[in-house]
Amino acid sequence: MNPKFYNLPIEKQQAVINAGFHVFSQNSYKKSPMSEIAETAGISKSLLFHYFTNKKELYLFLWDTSARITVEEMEKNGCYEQADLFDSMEKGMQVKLELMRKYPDIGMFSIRAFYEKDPEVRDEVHKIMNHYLQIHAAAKLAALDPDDFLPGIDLDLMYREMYLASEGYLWEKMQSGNIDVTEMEQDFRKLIDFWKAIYMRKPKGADEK
Amino acid sequence: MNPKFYNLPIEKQQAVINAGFHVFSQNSYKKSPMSEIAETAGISKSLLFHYFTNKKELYLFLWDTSARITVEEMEKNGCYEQADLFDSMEKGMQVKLELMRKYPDIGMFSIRAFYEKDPEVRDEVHKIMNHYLQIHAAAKLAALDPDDFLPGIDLDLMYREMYLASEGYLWEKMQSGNIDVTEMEQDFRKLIDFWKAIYMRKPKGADEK
DNA sequence: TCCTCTGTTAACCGCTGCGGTCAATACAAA
DNA sequence: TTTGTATTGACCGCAGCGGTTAACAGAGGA
Repeated sequence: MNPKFYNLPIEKQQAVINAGFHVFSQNSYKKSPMSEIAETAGISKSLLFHYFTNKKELYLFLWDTSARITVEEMEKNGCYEQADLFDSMEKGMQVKLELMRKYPDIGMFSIRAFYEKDPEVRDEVHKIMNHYLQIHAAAKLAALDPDDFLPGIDLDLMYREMYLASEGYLWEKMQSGNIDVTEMEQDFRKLIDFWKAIYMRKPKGADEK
Repeated sequence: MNPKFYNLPIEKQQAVINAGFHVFSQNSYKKSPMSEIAETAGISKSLLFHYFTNKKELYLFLWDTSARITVEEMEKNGCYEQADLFDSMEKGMQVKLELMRKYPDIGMFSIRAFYEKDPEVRDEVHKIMNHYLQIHAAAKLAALDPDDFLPGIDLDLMYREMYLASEGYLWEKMQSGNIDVTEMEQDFRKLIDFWKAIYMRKPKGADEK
């Protein structure tokens, strides 16, 4: 890619990146036109080709960028260091949502890229992913103390169920298109509180109305 | 559409329908080629155009079919008559899953059609949907007895959380592509049991290990 | 004033793939 | 052999694709 891309004002860079995220998140790789990305970003197609030699390069640049940004932001906010499960989930979700304020389609783009099957990019997508993944192979969920939770509860199922609900929520929001991060934050906070109240071991004789 | 379509052997009809569900569930309306649908169904493009005069007609036929089939199947299995919430959820999900055994992409197709923005089909999609929707405006969730559940639990949130988890699960499975309905049924049964064990009012002095 | 350098674009090119048509098949029944 | 029907390959005009290129706009220096 052309390093002059970084000389652009940051807003313009982000406009291009977001345009890429958006178009590639709506269509498969093959059916995502460069012209549409350029138009969405507010620049000409020629200029887009001036910064990225071809479509494949732009795509892989975006994929790398999304992964890099996510890991960076997670580290910066100490998401990999939380002891409490709910804190960890909340922190992680907060970071993701905060990210989506700057890059509304980064989540959906990542998911589609992860499952992209086009042979032109498939292999390299996985190569890049593994590069970022090996940094944080999280076996940390195994280190939960069952005494903190409802007696007899299946911790694996509990975690999976929370994960699924989060995914379902995100997915539902993304489908509708109008993303309000603040509202999502509130919704998610409510969900976490709900889980906390239900799943955690009750202190003896606590509040029951 | 050409009524001779119904003279086809049922497997062939279903092949066409499933091919349509599949292609339209992967791409937007505009970017779903008729040729790909024909090829997936194992017939020639010409024949497809022989049964459906144009793309729009095929699309709306599929949309109507998916809605009709779903409502029919729900009614046939008494999904709209369950008293217990969990039974109702389980029954409904079972029907959906059973449907997906016959029409693997019907779920994803419905979702995409619901959010389709192309002006060529948008209005009529909503018209058809409302036609089927008004039959079953479900206000029945309001009729829950709080005494059946954990004291103080927020029933709305509980229901929403279960709904989200189901959506998230379906969405996750659909992304990966390889759909095993039997496995999904087991997974979902587990989730329901999990919810039941957690959310329902405990009988006094019941099993705690 | 002219030149140069950089960022930017409109116009273009060859090609693919689209929605849709149609004349020609294969083939069963009469 | 004829007739009617299910089915297709080849075709058409066109839109839109990835990518190229020659030209333009404008700021700065001589």
